[in-house]
Amino acid sequence: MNFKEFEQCGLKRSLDLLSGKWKPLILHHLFQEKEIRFIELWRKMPRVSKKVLVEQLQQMQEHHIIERIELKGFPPQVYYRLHQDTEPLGPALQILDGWGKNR
Amino acid sequence: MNFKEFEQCGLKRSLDLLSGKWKPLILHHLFQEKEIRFIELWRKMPRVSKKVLVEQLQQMQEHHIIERIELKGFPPQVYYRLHQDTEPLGPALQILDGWGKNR
DNA sequence: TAAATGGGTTACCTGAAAGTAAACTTCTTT
DNA sequence: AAAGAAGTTTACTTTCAGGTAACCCATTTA
Repeated sequence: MNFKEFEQCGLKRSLDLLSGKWKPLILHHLFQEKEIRFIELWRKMPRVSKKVLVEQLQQMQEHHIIERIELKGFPPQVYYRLHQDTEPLGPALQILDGWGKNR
Repeated sequence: MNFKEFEQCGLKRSLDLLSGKWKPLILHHLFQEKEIRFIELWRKMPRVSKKVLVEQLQQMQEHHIIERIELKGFPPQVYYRLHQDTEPLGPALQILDGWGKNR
């Protein structure tokens, strides 16, 4: 295998995009709740700083894994939801979730 | 979500175990070839040092993702193959591989 | 008027993962 | 006896994801 093939390995790419300290949990919540407010999400993960949570969310947006919806008004309201492209992952993530519980 | 729930998230656990700089590629090869010799695997990933490859393989053994088979004789022959527990991941990893190719 | 709110920034720090380079061991081949 | 092969190991360095703590902004409410 050469470097090109390395770069093209879809599995590598997927796992890179989905892993990270908090991304699996974010996914977990978004698959459950469809749409969630920033502050709610933050409260569900008490051990993350806002900064880190924001970073993870921004990266996931860039990679089209989630969408950010900002509503006018006060106090600010920002919702996050899964990007449409991420839906096909549902079955895969469910298998992984089950598998991960037994170790 | 409390910390306990965080620790119990199967998806998080799975992704932790499967990701890493070289693990997805190792999986990729083992799903293709069933059984592969250390040196062969190493040659297919020219940009890893042996040390790092050994480390990744050892971790994957500890986590029962792969098995190590050592044959008597000289030169040493060590084969790696998927652990039986890993087989149910096949479909999930295939979905991820496909998904990852489009980004 | 000052405190609280939601959704972030800014600046700086740290530890663990991964990298490099070399050596080790045991046997075979030349 | 010298060199090479397979599979590690050892010692040291580098990188960067994630961590902490404090601050910003515009409004509302007490």
